[in-house]
Amino acid sequence: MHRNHILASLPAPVLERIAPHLKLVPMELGKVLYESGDTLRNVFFPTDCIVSLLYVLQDGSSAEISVVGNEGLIGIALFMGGETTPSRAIVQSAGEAYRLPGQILKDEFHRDADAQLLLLRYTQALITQMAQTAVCNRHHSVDQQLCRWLLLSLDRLTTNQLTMTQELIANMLGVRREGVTEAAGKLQKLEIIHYNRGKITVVDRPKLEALCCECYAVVKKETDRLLPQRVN
Amino acid sequence: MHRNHILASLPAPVLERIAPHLKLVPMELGKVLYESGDTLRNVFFPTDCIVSLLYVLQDGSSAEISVVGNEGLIGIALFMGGETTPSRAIVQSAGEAYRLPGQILKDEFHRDADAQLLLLRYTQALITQMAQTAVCNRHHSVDQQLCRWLLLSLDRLTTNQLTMTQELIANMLGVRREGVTEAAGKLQKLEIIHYNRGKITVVDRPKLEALCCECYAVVKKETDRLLPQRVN
DNA sequence: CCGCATATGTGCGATAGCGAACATTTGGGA
DNA sequence: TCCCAAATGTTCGCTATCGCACATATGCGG
Repeated sequence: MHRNHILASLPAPVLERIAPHLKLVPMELGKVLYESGDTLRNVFFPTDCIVSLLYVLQDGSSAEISVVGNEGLIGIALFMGGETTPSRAIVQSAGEAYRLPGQILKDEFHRDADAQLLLLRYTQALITQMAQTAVCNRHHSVDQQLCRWLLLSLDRLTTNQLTMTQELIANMLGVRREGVTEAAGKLQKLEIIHYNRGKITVVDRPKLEALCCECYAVVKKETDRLLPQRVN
Repeated sequence: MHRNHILASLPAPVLERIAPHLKLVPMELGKVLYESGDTLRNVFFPTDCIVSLLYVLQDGSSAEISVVGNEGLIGIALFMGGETTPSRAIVQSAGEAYRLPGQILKDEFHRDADAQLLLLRYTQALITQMAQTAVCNRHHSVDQQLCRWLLLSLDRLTTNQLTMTQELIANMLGVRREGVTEAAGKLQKLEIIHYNRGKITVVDRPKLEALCCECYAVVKKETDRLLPQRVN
Protein backbone atom coordinates (compact mmCIF):
# COMPACT_ATOMS: atom_id res chain seq x y z
CA MET A 1 0.00 0.00 0.00
CA HIS A 2 3.01 2.22 0.44
CA ARG A 3 3.28 2.39 -3.34
CA ASN A 4 0.48 4.94 -3.46
CA HIS A 5 1.58 8.18 -1.86
CA ILE A 6 -1.80 9.11 -0.48
CA LEU A 7 -2.27 5.76 1.19
CA ALA A 8 1.30 5.90 2.44
CA SER A 9 0.67 9.29 3.99
CA LEU A 10 -2.55 8.47 5.76
CA PRO A 11 -2.38 8.31 9.55
CA ALA A 12 -1.77 4.76 10.77
CA PRO A 13 -5.14 4.34 12.48
CA VAL A 14 -6.98 5.42 9.34
CA LEU A 15 -4.99 3.05 7.21
CA GLU A 16 -5.70 0.23 9.62
CA ARG A 17 -9.41 0.84 9.42
CA ILE A 18 -9.59 1.05 5.65
CA ALA A 19 -7.05 -1.69 4.89
CA PRO A 20 -9.62 -4.51 5.06
CA HIS A 21 -11.65 -2.77 2.39
CA LEU A 22 -8.79 -2.08 0.01
CA LYS A 23 -8.56 -4.42 -2.93
CA LEU A 24 -5.74 -4.44 -5.43
CA VAL A 25 -7.33 -4.59 -8.86
CA PRO A 26 -5.84 -4.73 -12.36
CA MET A 27 -6.19 -1.57 -14.45
CA GLU A 28 -6.22 -2.48 -18.11
CA LEU A 29 -5.30 0.06 -20.78
CA GLY A 30 -8.36 1.90 -21.99
CA LYS A 31 -10.61 0.85 -19.12
CA VAL A 32 -13.13 3.53 -18.19
CA LEU A 33 -13.37 3.88 -14.42
CA TYR A 34 -16.31 6.21 -14.70
CA GLU A 35 -18.18 8.08 -17.36
CA SER A 36 -19.30 11.68 -17.19
CA GLY A 37 -22.20 11.90 -14.75
CA ASP A 38 -21.79 8.41 -13.27
CA THR A 39 -22.38 8.08 -9.55
CA LEU A 40 -19.06 7.15 -8.05
CA ARG A 41 -19.08 3.97 -6.00
CA ASN A 42 -15.37 3.45 -5.57
CA VAL A 43 -12.22 5.46 -5.36
CA PHE A 44 -8.96 4.22 -6.85
CA PHE A 45 -5.43 4.62 -5.55
CA PRO A 46 -3.01 3.85 -8.42
CA THR A 47 0.19 2.01 -7.58
CA ASP A 48 1.78 1.82 -11.01
CA CYS A 49 -0.92 2.77 -13.48
CA ILE A 50 -1.86 6.18 -14.87
CA VAL A 51 -5.40 7.43 -15.19
CA SER A 52 -6.47 10.43 -17.26
CA LEU A 53 -9.40 12.66 -16.47
CA LEU A 54 -11.01 13.72 -19.72
CA TYR A 55 -13.75 16.18 -20.55
CA VAL A 56 -15.66 15.09 -23.61
CA LEU A 57 -17.69 17.46 -25.77
CA GLN A 58 -20.95 16.68 -27.53
CA ASP A 59 -19.21 16.31 -30.87
CA GLY A 60 -16.89 13.68 -29.41
CA SER A 61 -13.79 15.82 -29.21
CA SER A 62 -12.05 15.74 -25.89
CA ALA A 63 -9.27 17.11 -23.76
CA GLU A 64 -7.37 15.77 -20.81
CA ILE A 65 -7.71 18.02 -17.81
CA SER A 66 -5.48 16.12 -15.43
CA VAL A 67 -3.43 13.01 -14.92
CA VAL A 68 -3.40 10.80 -11.85
CA GLY A 69 -0.72 8.31 -10.90
CA ASN A 70 0.55 6.91 -7.65
CA GLU A 71 0.74 10.42 -6.20
CA GLY A 72 -3.03 10.66 -6.04
CA LEU A 73 -6.45 9.10 -6.18
CA ILE A 74 -9.40 9.00 -8.56
CA GLY A 75 -12.80 10.02 -7.27
CA ILE A 76 -12.36 13.25 -5.34
CA ALA A 77 -15.99 14.17 -6.10
CA LEU A 78 -17.00 11.69 -3.42
CA PHE A 79 -15.58 13.57 -0.49
CA MET A 80 -16.14 16.94 -2.15
CA GLY A 81 -19.82 16.22 -1.78
CA GLY A 82 -20.76 16.06 -5.43
CA GLU A 83 -21.02 12.27 -5.85
CA THR A 84 -20.52 12.68 -9.60
CA THR A 85 -18.42 14.74 -11.98
CA PRO A 86 -18.85 15.65 -15.65
CA SER A 87 -15.54 13.99 -16.51
CA ARG A 88 -14.45 10.60 -17.77
CA ALA A 89 -11.69 8.67 -16.04
CA ILE A 90 -9.78 6.34 -18.35
CA VAL A 91 -6.72 4.17 -17.82
CA GLN A 92 -3.91 5.60 -19.88
CA SER A 93 -1.17 3.27 -18.75
CA ALA A 94 -1.93 -0.21 -17.50
CA GLY A 95 -1.03 -1.42 -14.03
CA GLU A 96 -2.77 -1.85 -10.72
CA ALA A 97 -4.66 0.26 -8.23
CA TYR A 98 -6.22 -0.16 -4.81
CA ARG A 99 -9.97 0.06 -5.00
CA LEU A 100 -11.93 1.31 -2.01
CA PRO A 101 -15.68 1.73 -1.58
CA GLY A 102 -16.36 5.44 -1.64
CA GLN A 103 -18.31 5.45 1.58
CA ILE A 104 -15.34 4.11 3.53
CA LEU A 105 -13.16 6.98 2.38
CA LYS A 106 -15.94 9.46 3.00
CA ASP A 107 -16.29 8.22 6.57
CA GLU A 108 -12.59 8.66 7.23
CA PHE A 109 -12.62 12.06 5.57
CA HIS A 110 -15.10 13.21 8.20
CA ARG A 111 -13.57 11.27 11.05
CA ASP A 112 -9.87 12.08 10.82
CA ALA A 113 -8.67 15.64 10.44
CA ASP A 114 -5.23 14.67 9.14
CA ALA A 115 -6.69 12.44 6.49
CA GLN A 116 -9.03 15.23 5.50
CA LEU A 117 -6.23 17.74 5.20
CA LEU A 118 -4.23 15.34 3.06
CA LEU A 119 -7.14 14.72 0.70
CA LEU A 120 -7.97 18.40 0.43
CA ARG A 121 -4.39 19.35 -0.28
CA TYR A 122 -4.24 16.71 -2.99
CA THR A 123 -7.42 18.18 -4.43
CA GLN A 124 -5.85 21.59 -4.50
CA ALA A 125 -2.88 20.19 -6.38
CA LEU A 126 -5.32 18.72 -8.87
CA ILE A 127 -7.02 22.09 -9.23
CA THR A 128 -3.66 23.66 -10.01
CA GLN A 129 -3.04 21.08 -12.68
CA MET A 130 -6.42 21.72 -14.29
CA ALA A 131 -6.01 25.48 -14.24
CA GLN A 132 -2.53 25.32 -15.72
CA THR A 133 -3.85 22.98 -18.40
CA ALA A 134 -6.43 25.61 -19.30
CA VAL A 135 -3.75 28.27 -19.76
CA CYS A 136 -1.49 25.85 -21.61
CA ASN A 137 -4.29 24.98 -24.01
CA ARG A 138 -4.72 28.64 -24.73
CA HIS A 139 -1.14 29.74 -25.24
CA HIS A 140 1.26 26.92 -26.02
CA SER A 141 2.06 24.94 -29.13
CA VAL A 142 1.36 21.29 -29.71
CA ASP A 143 5.12 20.70 -29.57
CA GLN A 144 5.35 22.16 -26.10
CA GLN A 145 2.27 20.41 -24.89
CA LEU A 146 3.53 17.06 -26.06
CA CYS A 147 6.67 17.62 -23.99
CA ARG A 148 4.55 18.49 -21.01
CA TRP A 149 2.40 15.43 -21.49
CA LEU A 150 5.39 13.15 -21.77
CA LEU A 151 6.90 14.57 -18.59
CA LEU A 152 3.66 14.18 -16.68
CA SER A 153 3.49 10.55 -17.75
CA LEU A 154 7.14 9.92 -17.05
CA ASP A 155 6.77 11.21 -13.51
CA ARG A 156 4.15 8.57 -12.86
CA LEU A 157 6.08 5.62 -14.23
CA THR A 158 9.12 3.75 -12.96
CA THR A 159 10.52 3.22 -16.46
CA ASN A 160 11.28 5.67 -19.22
CA GLN A 161 9.07 3.81 -21.67
CA LEU A 162 5.38 4.33 -22.18
CA THR A 163 2.89 2.32 -24.19
CA MET A 164 0.77 4.82 -26.04
CA THR A 165 -0.09 5.39 -29.68
CA GLN A 166 0.01 8.84 -31.21
CA GLU A 167 -3.70 8.54 -31.82
CA LEU A 168 -4.37 8.23 -28.09
CA ILE A 169 -2.01 11.06 -27.22
CA ALA A 170 -3.89 13.21 -29.71
CA ASN A 171 -7.14 12.42 -27.92
CA MET A 172 -5.61 13.42 -24.62
CA LEU A 173 -4.20 16.67 -25.92
CA GLY A 174 -7.32 17.40 -27.91
CA VAL A 175 -5.43 17.82 -31.18
CA ARG A 176 -5.17 15.92 -34.46
CA ARG A 177 -3.22 12.71 -34.68
CA GLU A 178 -1.12 14.24 -37.47
CA GLY A 179 -0.14 17.04 -35.18
CA VAL A 180 1.23 14.57 -32.69
CA THR A 181 3.03 12.68 -35.45
CA GLU A 182 4.75 15.86 -36.48
CA ALA A 183 5.68 16.92 -32.96
CA ALA A 184 6.89 13.44 -32.04
CA GLY A 185 8.90 13.30 -35.26
CA LYS A 186 10.75 16.44 -34.26
CA LEU A 187 11.55 15.04 -30.83
CA GLN A 188 12.81 11.84 -32.38
CA LYS A 189 14.99 13.72 -34.84
CA LEU A 190 16.48 15.56 -31.89
CA GLU A 191 17.25 12.21 -30.22
CA ILE A 192 15.06 13.11 -27.27
CA ILE A 193 12.59 10.30 -27.66
CA HIS A 194 12.44 7.13 -29.66
CA TYR A 195 9.18 5.51 -30.64
CA ASN A 196 7.81 2.64 -32.58
CA ARG A 197 4.24 1.45 -32.95
CA GLY A 198 2.88 2.55 -29.64
CA LYS A 199 6.06 2.32 -27.60
CA ILE A 200 7.71 5.55 -26.68
CA THR A 201 11.06 5.71 -24.95
CA VAL A 202 12.34 8.95 -23.50
CA VAL A 203 16.10 8.97 -23.89
CA ASP A 204 16.91 12.57 -22.94
CA ARG A 205 14.72 13.91 -20.24
CA PRO A 206 16.69 17.11 -19.61
CA LYS A 207 16.24 18.18 -23.21
CA LEU A 208 12.57 17.36 -22.96
CA GLU A 209 12.26 19.66 -19.97
CA ALA A 210 14.14 22.37 -21.82
CA LEU A 211 11.74 22.27 -24.76
CA CYS A 212 8.68 22.17 -22.51
CA CYS A 213 6.65 25.20 -21.58
CA GLU A 214 6.70 26.45 -18.01
CA CYS A 215 3.38 24.75 -17.25
CA TYR A 216 4.99 21.48 -16.25
CA ALA A 217 7.33 23.09 -13.73
CA VAL A 218 4.63 25.30 -12.24
CA VAL A 219 2.41 22.35 -11.49
CA LYS A 220 5.24 20.20 -10.23
CA LYS A 221 6.45 22.88 -7.86
CA GLU A 222 2.99 23.48 -6.49
CA THR A 223 2.32 19.77 -6.11
CA ASP A 224 5.58 19.31 -4.22
CA ARG A 225 4.67 22.20 -1.96
CA LEU A 226 1.22 20.84 -1.21
CA LEU A 227 2.27 17.20 -0.88
CA PRO A 228 5.83 17.26 0.40
CA GLN A 229 5.83 13.56 1.18
CA ARG A 230 5.60 12.84 -2.49
CA VAL A 231 8.71 11.13 -3.82
CA ASN A 232 8.51 11.87 -7.52
CA MET B 1 -25.50 39.23 3.92
CA HIS B 2 -28.23 37.32 2.15
CA ARG B 3 -27.00 38.85 -1.10
CA ASN B 4 -24.15 36.37 -1.19
CA HIS B 5 -25.47 32.88 -1.73
CA ILE B 6 -22.81 31.12 0.29
CA LEU B 7 -23.35 33.36 3.30
CA ALA B 8 -27.09 33.03 2.86
CA SER B 9 -26.81 29.25 2.89
CA LEU B 10 -24.61 28.92 5.94
CA PRO B 11 -26.25 27.42 9.02
CA ALA B 12 -27.61 30.14 11.31
CA PRO B 13 -25.22 29.47 14.21
CA VAL B 14 -22.24 29.69 11.90
CA LEU B 15 -23.44 32.93 10.41
CA GLU B 16 -23.99 34.33 13.89
CA ARG B 17 -20.45 33.52 14.89
CA ILE B 18 -18.81 34.97 11.79
CA ALA B 19 -21.11 37.99 11.40
CA PRO B 20 -19.09 40.22 13.75
CA HIS B 21 -16.02 39.61 11.62
CA LEU B 22 -17.65 40.30 8.28
CA LYS B 23 -16.93 43.68 6.81
CA LEU B 24 -18.55 45.05 3.71
CA VAL B 25 -15.78 46.53 1.60
CA PRO B 26 -15.79 48.31 -1.77
CA MET B 27 -14.37 46.38 -4.70
CA GLU B 28 -12.99 48.75 -7.29
CA LEU B 29 -12.57 47.73 -10.89
CA GLY B 30 -9.11 46.31 -11.49
CA LYS B 31 -8.25 45.79 -7.83
CA VAL B 32 -6.06 42.75 -7.26
CA LEU B 33 -7.28 40.77 -4.25
CA TYR B 34 -4.26 38.55 -4.33
CA GLU B 35 -1.33 37.88 -6.59
CA SER B 36 -0.02 34.46 -7.60
CA GLY B 37 1.70 32.95 -4.58
CA ASP B 38 0.44 35.45 -2.02
CA THR B 39 -0.50 34.09 1.38
CA LEU B 40 -4.22 34.56 1.71
CA ARG B 41 -5.31 36.51 4.77
CA ASN B 42 -8.93 37.17 3.91
CA VAL B 43 -11.69 35.56 1.97
CA PHE B 44 -14.23 37.63 0.03
CA PHE B 45 -17.93 37.01 -0.47
CA PRO B 46 -19.11 39.17 -3.40
CA THR B 47 -22.52 40.75 -3.16
CA ASP B 48 -22.68 42.56 -6.48
CA CYS B 49 -19.16 42.53 -7.84
CA ILE B 50 -17.44 40.00 -10.09
CA VAL B 51 -13.96 38.67 -9.53
CA SER B 52 -11.89 36.78 -12.08
CA LEU B 53 -9.30 34.16 -11.28
CA LEU B 54 -6.45 34.48 -13.74
CA TYR B 55 -3.40 32.38 -14.42
CA VAL B 56 -0.54 34.52 -15.67
CA LEU B 57 2.38 33.14 -17.66
CA GLN B 58 5.99 34.29 -17.47
CA ASP B 59 5.66 36.26 -20.70
CA GLY B 60 2.72 38.18 -19.27
CA SER B 61 -0.01 36.48 -21.25
CA SER B 62 -2.91 35.27 -19.20
CA ALA B 63 -6.15 33.38 -19.16
CA GLU B 64 -9.17 33.47 -16.93
CA ILE B 65 -9.82 30.12 -15.36
CA SER B 66 -12.97 30.99 -13.46
CA VAL B 67 -15.34 33.75 -12.49
CA VAL B 68 -16.77 34.39 -9.05
CA GLY B 69 -19.81 36.47 -8.24
CA ASN B 70 -22.38 36.44 -5.49
CA GLU B 71 -22.80 32.69 -5.91
CA GLY B 72 -19.36 32.04 -4.43
CA LEU B 73 -16.33 33.17 -2.54
CA ILE B 74 -12.72 34.02 -3.27
CA GLY B 75 -10.02 32.24 -1.33
CA ILE B 76 -10.84 28.55 -1.35
CA ALA B 77 -7.15 27.72 -0.96
CA LEU B 78 -7.50 28.70 2.69
CA PHE B 79 -9.75 25.86 3.71
CA MET B 80 -8.28 23.51 1.11
CA GLY B 81 -5.11 23.64 3.14
CA GLY B 82 -2.85 25.29 0.61
CA GLU B 83 -2.80 28.85 2.03
CA THR B 84 -1.75 30.14 -1.39
CA THR B 85 -2.56 29.50 -5.05
CA PRO B 86 -0.66 30.25 -8.24
CA SER B 87 -3.51 32.44 -9.50
CA ARG B 88 -4.35 36.12 -9.46
CA ALA B 89 -7.75 37.35 -8.29
CA ILE B 90 -8.81 40.61 -9.90
CA VAL B 91 -12.02 42.62 -9.73
CA GLN B 92 -13.65 42.50 -13.13
CA SER B 93 -16.83 44.36 -12.27
CA ALA B 94 -16.96 46.86 -9.43
CA GLY B 95 -19.24 46.54 -6.43
CA GLU B 96 -18.97 45.30 -2.87
CA ALA B 97 -18.00 42.15 -1.04
CA TYR B 98 -17.94 40.91 2.52
CA ARG B 99 -14.40 40.43 3.74
CA LEU B 100 -13.66 37.83 6.38
CA PRO B 101 -10.35 36.93 8.01
CA GLY B 102 -9.35 33.56 6.60
CA GLN B 103 -8.82 31.99 9.99
CA ILE B 104 -12.42 32.62 10.99
CA LEU B 105 -13.71 30.75 7.97
CA LYS B 106 -11.17 28.00 8.48
CA ASP B 107 -12.35 27.51 12.04
CA GLU B 108 -15.96 27.19 10.96
CA PHE B 109 -14.96 24.87 8.15
CA HIS B 110 -13.61 22.47 10.74
CA ARG B 111 -16.30 23.10 13.30
CA ASP B 112 -19.54 22.83 11.34
CA ALA B 113 -20.16 19.91 9.00
CA ASP B 114 -22.89 21.64 7.03
CA ALA B 115 -20.73 24.67 6.40
CA GLN B 116 -17.93 22.38 5.32
CA LEU B 117 -20.17 20.52 2.89
CA LEU B 118 -21.38 23.78 1.41
CA LEU B 119 -17.85 25.10 0.88
CA LEU B 120 -16.65 21.85 -0.61
CA ARG B 121 -19.56 21.63 -2.99
CA TYR B 122 -18.88 25.17 -4.10
CA THR B 123 -15.26 24.19 -4.67
CA GLN B 124 -16.36 21.31 -6.82
CA ALA B 125 -18.49 23.66 -8.89
CA LEU B 126 -15.42 25.84 -9.33
CA ILE B 127 -13.41 22.81 -10.42
CA THR B 128 -16.03 22.06 -13.04
CA GLN B 129 -15.80 25.59 -14.34
CA MET B 130 -12.01 25.38 -14.60
CA ALA B 131 -12.07 22.05 -16.36
CA GLN B 132 -14.69 23.15 -18.84
CA THR B 133 -12.66 26.28 -19.48
CA ALA B 134 -9.69 24.08 -20.35
CA VAL B 135 -11.72 22.16 -22.93
CA CYS B 136 -13.30 25.33 -24.26
CA ASN B 137 -9.88 26.91 -24.73
CA ARG B 138 -8.85 23.93 -26.77
CA HIS B 139 -11.82 23.48 -29.05
CA HIS B 140 -13.97 26.56 -29.39
CA SER B 141 -13.67 29.77 -31.38
CA VAL B 142 -13.16 33.23 -29.97
CA ASP B 143 -16.71 34.05 -31.07
CA GLN B 144 -18.15 31.26 -28.98
CA GLN B 145 -15.95 32.00 -26.02
CA LEU B 146 -16.97 35.63 -26.01
CA CYS B 147 -20.61 34.52 -25.82
CA ARG B 148 -19.76 32.23 -22.94
CA TRP B 149 -17.89 34.97 -21.15
CA LEU B 150 -20.76 37.43 -21.54
CA LEU B 151 -23.23 34.90 -20.19
CA LEU B 152 -21.04 34.11 -17.20
CA SER B 153 -20.82 37.81 -16.41
CA LEU B 154 -24.51 38.42 -16.98
CA ASP B 155 -25.43 35.67 -14.53
CA ARG B 156 -23.53 37.51 -11.85
CA LEU B 157 -25.05 40.94 -12.41
CA THR B 158 -28.50 42.34 -11.79
CA THR B 159 -28.48 44.46 -14.93
CA ASN B 160 -27.87 43.53 -18.54
CA GLN B 161 -25.08 46.06 -18.85
CA LEU B 162 -21.44 45.49 -18.05
CA THR B 163 -18.57 47.92 -17.79
CA MET B 164 -15.68 46.30 -19.58
CA THR B 165 -13.39 47.28 -22.43
CA GLN B 166 -12.55 44.89 -25.22
CA GLU B 167 -8.94 45.10 -24.12
CA LEU B 168 -9.83 43.66 -20.72
CA ILE B 169 -12.05 40.97 -22.16
CA ALA B 170 -9.13 39.97 -24.38
CA ASN B 171 -6.93 39.59 -21.30
CA MET B 172 -9.53 37.38 -19.67
CA LEU B 173 -9.99 35.18 -22.69
CA GLY B 174 -6.29 35.11 -23.39
CA VAL B 175 -6.68 36.37 -26.97
CA ARG B 176 -5.83 39.54 -28.87
CA ARG B 177 -7.86 42.67 -28.42
CA GLU B 178 -8.52 42.73 -32.17
CA GLY B 179 -10.03 39.27 -31.93
CA VAL B 180 -12.51 40.52 -29.38
CA THR B 181 -13.27 43.59 -31.50
CA GLU B 182 -14.13 41.37 -34.40
CA ALA B 183 -16.24 38.96 -32.38
CA ALA B 184 -18.06 41.79 -30.59
CA GLY B 185 -18.65 43.51 -33.92
CA LYS B 186 -20.42 40.41 -35.21
CA LEU B 187 -22.64 40.25 -32.15
CA GLN B 188 -23.51 43.91 -32.50
CA LYS B 189 -24.37 43.50 -36.17
CA LEU B 190 -26.70 40.68 -35.16
CA GLU B 191 -28.39 43.03 -32.66
CA ILE B 192 -27.45 40.73 -29.80
CA ILE B 193 -25.32 43.21 -27.92
CA HIS B 194 -24.69 46.90 -28.10
CA TYR B 195 -21.50 48.48 -26.91
CA ASN B 196 -19.76 51.77 -26.67
CA ARG B 197 -16.49 52.68 -25.05
CA GLY B 198 -16.42 50.14 -22.31
CA LYS B 199 -20.15 49.73 -21.80
CA ILE B 200 -21.68 46.56 -23.14
CA THR B 201 -25.42 45.98 -23.11
CA VAL B 202 -26.85 42.57 -23.86
CA VAL B 203 -30.13 43.05 -25.64
CA ASP B 204 -30.90 39.51 -26.79
CA ARG B 205 -29.79 36.91 -24.30
CA PRO B 206 -31.57 33.96 -25.95
CA LYS B 207 -29.62 34.53 -29.16
CA LEU B 208 -26.44 34.82 -27.16
CA GLU B 209 -27.11 31.43 -25.63
CA ALA B 210 -27.85 30.00 -29.04
CA LEU B 211 -24.50 31.15 -30.43
CA CYS B 212 -22.58 29.99 -27.36
CA CYS B 213 -20.80 26.68 -27.14
CA GLU B 214 -22.12 24.01 -24.81
CA CYS B 215 -19.55 24.88 -22.15
CA TYR B 216 -21.72 27.51 -20.54
CA ALA B 217 -24.70 25.21 -20.11
CA VAL B 218 -22.61 22.33 -18.81
CA VAL B 219 -21.13 24.44 -16.04
CA LYS B 220 -24.44 26.08 -15.20
CA LYS B 221 -26.20 22.75 -14.92
CA GLU B 222 -23.50 21.31 -12.72
CA THR B 223 -23.40 24.40 -10.52
CA ASP B 224 -27.15 24.30 -10.06
CA ARG B 225 -26.94 20.66 -9.13
CA LEU B 226 -24.19 21.23 -6.57
CA LEU B 227 -25.63 24.44 -5.13
CA PRO B 228 -29.40 24.16 -5.49
CA GLN B 229 -30.00 27.16 -3.25
CA ARG B 230 -28.43 29.36 -5.85
CA VAL B 231 -30.92 31.75 -7.41
CA ASN B 232 -29.21 32.66 -10.67
C1' DC C 1 5.78 -16.61 -42.95
C1' DC C 2 2.01 -14.25 -44.93
C1' DG C 3 -1.49 -10.94 -44.74
C1' DC C 4 -3.97 -7.60 -42.67
C1' DA C 5 -5.19 -4.51 -39.16
C1' DT C 6 -2.97 -0.96 -36.97
C1' DA C 7 0.35 2.62 -36.59
C1' DT C 8 2.81 6.22 -38.67
C1' DG C 9 4.19 9.52 -42.54
C1' DT C 10 3.14 13.12 -45.90
C1' DG C 11 1.05 16.48 -48.79
C1' DC C 12 -2.42 20.04 -49.72
C1' DG C 13 -5.66 23.72 -49.42
C1' DA C 14 -8.38 26.15 -45.97
C1' DT C 15 -8.78 28.97 -41.96
C1' DA C 16 -8.49 30.99 -37.38
C1' DG C 17 -5.88 33.60 -34.82
C1' DC C 18 -1.46 36.27 -34.29
C1' DG C 19 1.56 40.51 -34.36
C1' DA C 20 2.25 44.84 -35.83
C1' DA C 21 1.10 49.15 -37.71
C1' DC C 22 -1.95 52.62 -38.15
C1' DA C 23 -6.68 55.01 -38.67
C1' DT C 24 -10.73 56.60 -36.53
C1' DT C 25 -13.93 57.69 -32.96
C1' DT C 26 -15.39 59.42 -28.53
C1' DG C 27 -16.12 61.15 -23.93
C1' DG C 28 -14.42 63.40 -19.93
C1' DG C 29 -11.32 66.80 -17.93
C1' DA C 30 -8.51 71.19 -18.34
C1' DT D 1 -15.37 73.94 -25.82
C1' DC D 2 -11.60 71.76 -27.21
C1' DC D 3 -8.19 68.44 -26.77
C1' DC D 4 -6.21 64.20 -25.80
C1' DA D 5 -6.03 59.75 -23.92
C1' DA D 6 -8.48 55.82 -24.35
C1' DA D 7 -11.34 52.81 -26.99
C1' DT D 8 -12.43 50.79 -31.18
C1' DG D 9 -11.83 49.75 -36.23
C1' DT D 10 -9.12 48.02 -40.17
C1' DT D 11 -5.58 46.06 -42.89
C1' DC D 12 -1.77 42.84 -44.10
C1' DG D 13 1.26 39.18 -44.05
C1' DC D 14 2.38 35.14 -41.27
C1' DT D 15 2.03 30.75 -38.88
C1' DA D 16 -0.02 26.94 -36.51
C1' DT D 17 -3.33 23.95 -36.80
C1' DC D 18 -7.12 21.79 -39.13
C1' DG D 19 -9.50 18.39 -42.24
C1' DC D 20 -8.96 15.33 -45.60
C1' DA D 21 -6.87 12.04 -48.60
C1' DC D 22 -3.82 8.74 -49.21
C1' DA D 23 0.85 6.47 -48.86
C1' DT D 24 3.90 3.59 -46.25
C1' DA D 25 5.53 0.67 -42.64
C1' DT D 26 5.23 -3.02 -39.22
C1' DG D 27 4.17 -6.54 -35.91
C1' DC D 28 0.91 -10.02 -34.56
C1' DG D 29 -2.29 -13.89 -35.38
C1' DG D 30 -3.45 -17.58 -38.12
